[in-house]
Amino acid sequence: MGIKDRKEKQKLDIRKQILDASVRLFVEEGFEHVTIRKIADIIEYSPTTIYHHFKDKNEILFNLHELGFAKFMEMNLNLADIANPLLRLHKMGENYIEFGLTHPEFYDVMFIQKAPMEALEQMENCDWDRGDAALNGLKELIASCMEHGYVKKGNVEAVSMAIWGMVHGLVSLAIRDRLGKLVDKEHMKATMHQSLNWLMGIMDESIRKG
Amino acid sequence: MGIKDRKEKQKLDIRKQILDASVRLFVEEGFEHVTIRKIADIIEYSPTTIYHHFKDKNEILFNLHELGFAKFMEMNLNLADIANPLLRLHKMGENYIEFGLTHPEFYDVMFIQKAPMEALEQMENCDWDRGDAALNGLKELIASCMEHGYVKKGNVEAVSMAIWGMVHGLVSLAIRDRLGKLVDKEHMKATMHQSLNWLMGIMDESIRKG
DNA sequence: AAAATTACTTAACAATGTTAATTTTCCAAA
DNA sequence: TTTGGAAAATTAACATTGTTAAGTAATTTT
Repeated sequence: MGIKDRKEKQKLDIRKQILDASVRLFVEEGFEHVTIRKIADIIEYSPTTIYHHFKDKNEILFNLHELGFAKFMEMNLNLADIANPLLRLHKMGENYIEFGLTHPEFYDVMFIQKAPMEALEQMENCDWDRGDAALNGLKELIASCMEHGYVKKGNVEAVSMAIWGMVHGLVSLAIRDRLGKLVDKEHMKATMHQSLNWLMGIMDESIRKG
Repeated sequence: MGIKDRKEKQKLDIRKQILDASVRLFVEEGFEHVTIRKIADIIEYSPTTIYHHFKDKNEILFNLHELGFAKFMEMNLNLADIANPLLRLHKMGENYIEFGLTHPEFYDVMFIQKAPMEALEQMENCDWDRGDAALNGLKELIASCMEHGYVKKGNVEAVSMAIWGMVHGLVSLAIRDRLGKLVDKEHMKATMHQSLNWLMGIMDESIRKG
């Protein structure tokens, strides 16, 4: 059945073309310019064709979200060198901030936009695997910090959420234009890192208390 | 000039009607159901009329954002009782979380949606007064904590942003459906408060260190 | 009463996501 | 080779959205 194989390949190829076009629009023109019709223009098919490969637009945006996570994991390769779990945690936070400010559009679709989560809800596996993996990585790291006496033992989940919350809060405030209006834009990034530094500092101090 | 007065009153009245209608749609049906045409239906004028009272839709959404801040300040009246600045800070954080989870639509338009900030950019006074006031309140409180030895002296701005970042991060992750998929929904709110507790705890411990 | 200003509406434009109905394409069997 | 049928792709529309130019109606001023 060589014909069927070829047909399947063609189908996968169109699917890939659609995703490639959506990424191109996303990167070059931004989230709101990723429209069905523009994608159709690029791949030189009618808009309806897209609906033969994807249930709806959310499914395409979900893919951009996945791509963002791949990019993010790439950025975190530099963590491998760092043995000390607390320093590792610190670097992870810095990477997070750096990623958010360097790729705000990707960050947006990964952690702010509703569309990808709506796509998730329609899928067979409703789990948010990417978020799950990321949060689990953070949890393990914090558990390791506690094991080795770098962080006071306690509720790993609450501590993880606290730290994730802080970096996400800073990045998302920046991305959605809430920070630039309040702090000097020149030093915004520096201040964000100082906020993280402060947290790491008091974590460290708190365990060496009397 | 009684006639001019009456006309101005009528004009203000329509303006008020538009805002009332937008609030009604916003509260009863949610952000995305606040459309020019639905507002026009409610006030029984043509859609175009709305543009004689507001530059564009963003300006209307900006008003919802302002209303949200009013609601938030109302919720913070319970802070007046608390003399101890650290306890006050803690309560403020709890209020913030509570507000975000109780009024997610308002929180969204206050701190996540881009529209209100786009409206701001078109205004004569481009300052984000509400955010400014809120952040300044936080800064003063933290400065007071430092003064009275409840928090280690340091960069007030960085510490303020860290704390705001954390609570905003938690709330915005919850609102945009990133938390419910990762932690037990039953205990989500409890965990958020535990995260805040943890931060307050290590802040306290860090100043009583050796 | 006529002129001029103000208030308001009609009708449209240019997008958007999505879908029903139709046509085209292509492979397999007669 | 012709024909039948399935698969792929398109056309054309629907129902929305925000926004605006042009025109009408009402009201105030002269």
